[in-house]
Amino acid sequence: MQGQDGERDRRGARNGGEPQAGAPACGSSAEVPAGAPDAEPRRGRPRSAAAERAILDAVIALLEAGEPLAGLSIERIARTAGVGKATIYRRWSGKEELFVDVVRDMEPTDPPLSGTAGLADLRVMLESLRTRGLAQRSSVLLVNIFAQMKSHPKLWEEYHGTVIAPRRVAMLEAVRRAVAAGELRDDLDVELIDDLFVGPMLVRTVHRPDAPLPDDLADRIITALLQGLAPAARV
Amino acid sequence: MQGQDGERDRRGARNGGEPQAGAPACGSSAEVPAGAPDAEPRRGRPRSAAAERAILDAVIALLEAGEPLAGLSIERIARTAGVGKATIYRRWSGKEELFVDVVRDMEPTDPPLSGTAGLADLRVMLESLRTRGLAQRSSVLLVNIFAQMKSHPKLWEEYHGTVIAPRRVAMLEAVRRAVAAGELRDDLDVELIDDLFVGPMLVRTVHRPDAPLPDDLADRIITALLQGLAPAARV
Amino acid sequence: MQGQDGERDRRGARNGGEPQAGAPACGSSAEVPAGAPDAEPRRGRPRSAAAERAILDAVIALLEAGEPLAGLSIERIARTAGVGKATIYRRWSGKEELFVDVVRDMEPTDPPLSGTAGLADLRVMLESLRTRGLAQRSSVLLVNIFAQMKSHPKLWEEYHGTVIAPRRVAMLEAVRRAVAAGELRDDLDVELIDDLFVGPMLVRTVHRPDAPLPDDLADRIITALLQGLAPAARV
Amino acid sequence: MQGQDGERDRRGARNGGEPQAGAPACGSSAEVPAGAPDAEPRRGRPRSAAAERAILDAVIALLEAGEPLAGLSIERIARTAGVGKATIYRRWSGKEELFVDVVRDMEPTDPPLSGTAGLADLRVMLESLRTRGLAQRSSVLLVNIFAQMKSHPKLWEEYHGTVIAPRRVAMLEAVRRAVAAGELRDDLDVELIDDLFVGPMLVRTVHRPDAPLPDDLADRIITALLQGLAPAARV
DNA sequence: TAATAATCGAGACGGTACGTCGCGTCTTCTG
DNA sequence: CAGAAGACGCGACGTACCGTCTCGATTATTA
Repeated sequence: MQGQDGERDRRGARNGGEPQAGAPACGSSAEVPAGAPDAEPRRGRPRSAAAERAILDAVIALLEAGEPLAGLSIERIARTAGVGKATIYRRWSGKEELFVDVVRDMEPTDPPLSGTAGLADLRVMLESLRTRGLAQRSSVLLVNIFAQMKSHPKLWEEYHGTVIAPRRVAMLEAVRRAVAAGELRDDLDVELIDDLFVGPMLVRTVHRPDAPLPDDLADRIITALLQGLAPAARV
Repeated sequence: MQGQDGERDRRGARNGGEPQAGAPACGSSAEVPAGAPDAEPRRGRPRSAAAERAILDAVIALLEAGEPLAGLSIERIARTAGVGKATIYRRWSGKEELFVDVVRDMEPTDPPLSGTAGLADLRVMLESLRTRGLAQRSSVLLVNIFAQMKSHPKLWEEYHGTVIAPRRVAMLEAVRRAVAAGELRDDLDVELIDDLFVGPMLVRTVHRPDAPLPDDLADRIITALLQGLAPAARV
Repeated sequence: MQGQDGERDRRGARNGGEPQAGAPACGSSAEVPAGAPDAEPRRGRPRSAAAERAILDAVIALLEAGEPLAGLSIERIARTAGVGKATIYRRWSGKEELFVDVVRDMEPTDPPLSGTAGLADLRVMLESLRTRGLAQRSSVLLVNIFAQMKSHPKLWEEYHGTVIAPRRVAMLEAVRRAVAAGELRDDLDVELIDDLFVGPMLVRTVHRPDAPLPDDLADRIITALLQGLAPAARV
Repeated sequence: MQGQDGERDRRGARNGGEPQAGAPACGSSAEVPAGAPDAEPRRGRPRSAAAERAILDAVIALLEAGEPLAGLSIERIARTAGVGKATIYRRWSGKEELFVDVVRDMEPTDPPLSGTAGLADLRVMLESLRTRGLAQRSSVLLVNIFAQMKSHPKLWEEYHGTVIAPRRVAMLEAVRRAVAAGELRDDLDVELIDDLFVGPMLVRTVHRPDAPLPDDLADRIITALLQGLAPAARV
């Protein structure tokens, strides 16, 4: 009617006004406000970074306490965080948007750095995927939150766009480098190659949560792919 | 579960496992459980099969109308179906159980028949997966219902057990046949081989809903896998 | 949006479905359903008379406990009555409508019966007004609830129409009878006469809540009015 | 009352009664409270009279726009006035106190001057009451604000004490003068006489807002009261 | 033919949560 | 210091559903 959206943030504004003295300062990377030179001054009392952390922590705490996540209500989160509901709605437009940030908040930060050329990077990435899978399945939290996200198309798309897609781009790049370096055949669609590498790992980490993820899984996949599955004929 | 279960059905217990080929007659005729000869006669007015269909149809109609599924409430379903809420709760213990049946109700019924030996079956199955993927992404309904299912562990497990697992078993069997027939190397873990085949297809159908699913995708995957990705082969 | 008013009652329907066995049966007069011959059957579970009483009693209890009435929230009333909020909203569209019924519920039922002719009835009515005033000012409850009502125009109008206006009509009738019987001058507007009688009493009961209301007040007013205020000249 | 009262004003102590004719310049210039010469210096930026007027005007504007007054929130008033909420709370401790000042702000300032002796003054006062009644009922604003005040005991008491009571005192004085001058009987309680005069007028202006208030109403009341209602007089 | 019993649509029931609004206080920056 | 702005914890608003519980009215089977 009249409000509809009073300048809602929905993440990204966490940087808005660098942690004012007294706030617990959660992140690690220090972002210089110089990056946004001509932004409007943002009048009024600034949002409390403490409240923000309290909210995220409340969600995490509840999930770790074994809550089924579908059982998390904004009301309960607010109560647990010792925060008004409005303080949540001021930042996120709903449960799902909040959950994205919770996930972002606990992301293993970043994939390992990659070299400049070759198959080695592919192995690193595959291995990272495996590790991630192990971590994820060990945490009730992540299992649930991922499931929840997948059930919300918009949510998933956002997560996909910000987290998954970049990884895929990096992966494709590595494949191209490997092809260029003569480590892989050059008569195949790079996208197909990419899928051949990633697919098997994904099947195990995502689709069969009970499947083993042995230490040498990445190696075994790569070796098998390079050798091919055809029998003696190849010898 | 939650109180006094007044002889609840829950579907599935009704028809155990055998695929009730086609809908079991949606008219009004009362079907005698001839399969269970000496069951107690079930006195009183029998449940209306019409009501049952109306409920399932209501869910499907709502989903097809673009409802986000999370937005489906028992109340709305009942209202849409022109049915009392109790009539739903008499059959299913909750939304999720109902959804399982809805999915069951629209499953493409069965995977294509499989031959008796070899790599050919693998190709058939892969192709079936692809087709299924095409169908699924063309239907808002299936996309949603799958997402929802994944977000509900119990649901997903049931679906997995009834639908996915059997397929995987069949797949593994085919792999073993292929190995035995000398069509595939015999020095690799069959599970790994299976993942190498299924993974790439799954990546495209499930994880990248925008990815193309060309007609020859199954072939290309199989060929690439057999040949191997090492460039030497080309020399 | 879609509901807006699902057949709300707002009093009067209390009779709707005579107290079903087991309900505490609050009223006293037994109403025969034969009076409403062709009413629609009112399907579904009937409203609980017990809940209704619990709500009214909760309001009364809270008010008697010294609550400032402005401090009564639907939420609190529901909690006190052990009732869902919806159960209140199903019957009344808001706090004010509820309050009207609370007042109705505690009305001293009815003014005393009136004879058929004369000044005597006027005296009876005036005396009733005085008594009512005494009762009202002795009850924190009534003081508050009246104040609240006056602050809600629509409310007050309803109360005025159902309770006050009829009294005034009766009063006017009595005045006319008195005039016809030669007890009062016949060259004055009856409305004016009525105001001359009622006004002084009202000033004391309503406008000056601290003013004394001696036993003989009605008599003194009547006597003074009949005699006139002019001094010796009249003798 | 509710915490640490940081030198709150509450209006009325500031300008007592004198009407600050017109709005005292709504610009930005800080006006020195030259009117109160020897008050403590009040360091820092002085309160803006412009803000004060803006607030009062906002309330009046909203009321004139047909707002139900119960629907007036401090937030809305502040928004309408283009003022911070704190600026309101710095002056008044709550909605009601503000409303008192709004009423004071629009009082017809003063009752008409009264002579020194007799029944004539009574007539003047009664006539003033009538005029006031006409004005009040012509203004949605006054109707509402009065209703609201009556519903708030503390408010009403304040208004009563400052506005109503003095009038009654003056009235009683006039009655005494009339009795002393032999214009009225001397064997009656002056309070009763007062009520006999005021009551009928009050009934019409306050209790029956639809009742006519003809020009000669005061006269007719006085005449009837003096003559008395007994028919014998007529013979 | 009647009695018994489970079903049906409808809707009320005590609850929980929704997302919004207002309260009165606080915290920032600008004059 | 006072000003606008707006975030804060809190609590109530009126609505939607939850899963259960009556209602009167159907339909079957059993006596």
